[in-house]
Amino acid sequence: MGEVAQLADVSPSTVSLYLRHPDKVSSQRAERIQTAIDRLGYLPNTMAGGLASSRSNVIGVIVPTITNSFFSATLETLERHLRPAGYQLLIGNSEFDESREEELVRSILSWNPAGLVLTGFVHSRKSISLLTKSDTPIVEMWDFGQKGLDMVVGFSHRTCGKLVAEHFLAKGYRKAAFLSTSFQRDIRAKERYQGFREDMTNAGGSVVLRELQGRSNTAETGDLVRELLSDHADLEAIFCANDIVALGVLLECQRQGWPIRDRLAVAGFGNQDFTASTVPPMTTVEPPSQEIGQHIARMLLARLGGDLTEQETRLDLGVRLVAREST
Amino acid sequence: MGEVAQLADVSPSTVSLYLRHPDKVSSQRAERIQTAIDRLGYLPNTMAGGLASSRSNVIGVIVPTITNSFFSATLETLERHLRPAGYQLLIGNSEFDESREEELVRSILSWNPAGLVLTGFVHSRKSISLLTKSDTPIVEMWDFGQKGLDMVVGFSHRTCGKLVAEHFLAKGYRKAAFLSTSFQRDIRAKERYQGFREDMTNAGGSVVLRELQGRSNTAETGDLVRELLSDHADLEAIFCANDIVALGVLLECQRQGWPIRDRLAVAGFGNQDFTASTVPPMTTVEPPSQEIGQHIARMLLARLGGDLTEQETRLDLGVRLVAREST
DNA sequence: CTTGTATATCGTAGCGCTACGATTTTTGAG
DNA sequence: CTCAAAAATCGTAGCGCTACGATATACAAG
Repeated sequence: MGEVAQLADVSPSTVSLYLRHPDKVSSQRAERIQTAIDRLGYLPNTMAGGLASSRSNVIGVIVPTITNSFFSATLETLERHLRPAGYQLLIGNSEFDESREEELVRSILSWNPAGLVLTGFVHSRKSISLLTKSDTPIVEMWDFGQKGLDMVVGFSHRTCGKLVAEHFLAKGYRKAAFLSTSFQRDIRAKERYQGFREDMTNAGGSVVLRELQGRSNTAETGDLVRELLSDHADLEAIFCANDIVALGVLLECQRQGWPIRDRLAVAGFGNQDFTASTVPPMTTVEPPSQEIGQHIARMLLARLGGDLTEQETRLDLGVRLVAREST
Repeated sequence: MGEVAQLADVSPSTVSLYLRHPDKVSSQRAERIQTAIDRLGYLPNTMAGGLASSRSNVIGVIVPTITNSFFSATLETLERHLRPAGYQLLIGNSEFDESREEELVRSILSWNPAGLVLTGFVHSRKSISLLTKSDTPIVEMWDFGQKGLDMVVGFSHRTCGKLVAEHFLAKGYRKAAFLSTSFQRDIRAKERYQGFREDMTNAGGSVVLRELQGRSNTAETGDLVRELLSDHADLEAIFCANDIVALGVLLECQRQGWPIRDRLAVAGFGNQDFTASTVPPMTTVEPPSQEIGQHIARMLLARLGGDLTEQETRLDLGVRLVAREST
């Protein structure tokens, strides 16, 4: 920065001022400074700036995994809205592990971030204490229904399960199964199961649960479907933890020659692009992946801008049932 | 840090020393310092540290989009290998736009990163000049065959295209099509097309090209397949730019009652999980998504550790054809 | 009990920038 | 042309930490 100042024949303060508040510098010098910056290829040192101003343009986000279209869509939207406002996302993968999350919380907090976005409500004791001690704005996303640490943006997975139960019941399905990725990995799938099960059993139906070993896997799904149908020959419908698992069910039925809907109805979760094109088109639930990112950005920006009119801190975005021909 | 020093009754220097080189501090004081840190919930300020030591633990990564299982797998692997070494990933989405990439390069370079990972060889003039001016180690990934700016880790998409051509020809397919997402979005798909086309035509075959409007979309894929088959009734096989598009083709064929392989053979790219379970199981190409991340981490770490034995800067990881029953 | 050497601790300067008050220049009314 | 107020510019003091040389302490050998 010193070099730029020298070349533009102004003081370093003026260069800093120009960078921070360009309109506070006379147009004549502004031009000289910009020329010098371009000539020298000068890039301000973000760390020095952050240290001096003791606030940073970093916003941390912790997701269980980015290899998951749900979270990556949210992440992408978040970035799209936050970067233009000058913020930089710091993304961490907790890999569904509380202690890794804690490590990430430490690591991100040590950047003195302007905000921190977490996935879900489950955090280690220590994480919570670190989080509450710091006065960083916190957002918990992709769930709804608990108190939360600060702001909450998501939807209720229980309600989502109930929505599908309602749909199944309306279609006349009583004997159902929930086919899920491991609950340990995805606690939110468990919440959907609970809501689903509650309403199905309350209406006199039944729900069998099957969990995959790990992440979505269509081959393992096929095995589980065959096993399920041989154990419960009267099964009428399966609600899957996500669209990939539901695709696995559809494909297994095709392989076995079981007609979808007549022999077995299938619903997914995610409303991924391909669900509209399966044979038959798949019934699924659309989570507000992008909206979550959008609203988090809005709320965070309002909070950081000191906008006091924005008092809202908890947002339930809900889900939408996309009824197609597989149920 | 001052507080910690006071509570532990040592000087701030010793606290810093303990944090940086714990073994250089007597065990007695080490313990006192750790206790003080825990009691106060102290987190070192990364920016101050980075500024003072004038090196940072940041490694920037620019990908076109993280909503893509290829890049997100690489990203996840990269993080898994780099975080334990104390590095923090700074991820940016260029959204397939050269000028956005340039913005990201600026923004990341201003963090004075320890390394920068870019996707592909195509960068704006200005980006290249910024990149060469800085002495940050650079890695260009997910492609191979050009000189590159510094290190290169990926594979040749041309060769990949040739590999599929060879497979098609061996199976007796001569009249082929390449069904792609927009080349503007994915220049690497274009390279695969070129390699594929070259070897198909050299062997007396033909290749028709069709591009989707934007990102993979199974519905649009279906339309394109019907159009393709009505324009070219003698078409024998389609090589798709990715597995989702290939799934779209498979599903359209199912819908139309066209037997896969007898009427039309299909190959994808990605070897995503579900490809093994489609009906019939899909032939596809497996790119080294994880290996790319792994080797970048290794090479970067070697470079940053000043390991001079590690002289390798260009790595072709190749691809693997996964021949299944759709071809 | 020296003395030399290794080990542990500390003080100070400075990383590159911003905030803020001090100083200088510009502007426009009288 | 004068002078006060406004606008533009500048100087200085840190932000929280690390590096490094200076100092203090421990330890072993003579």
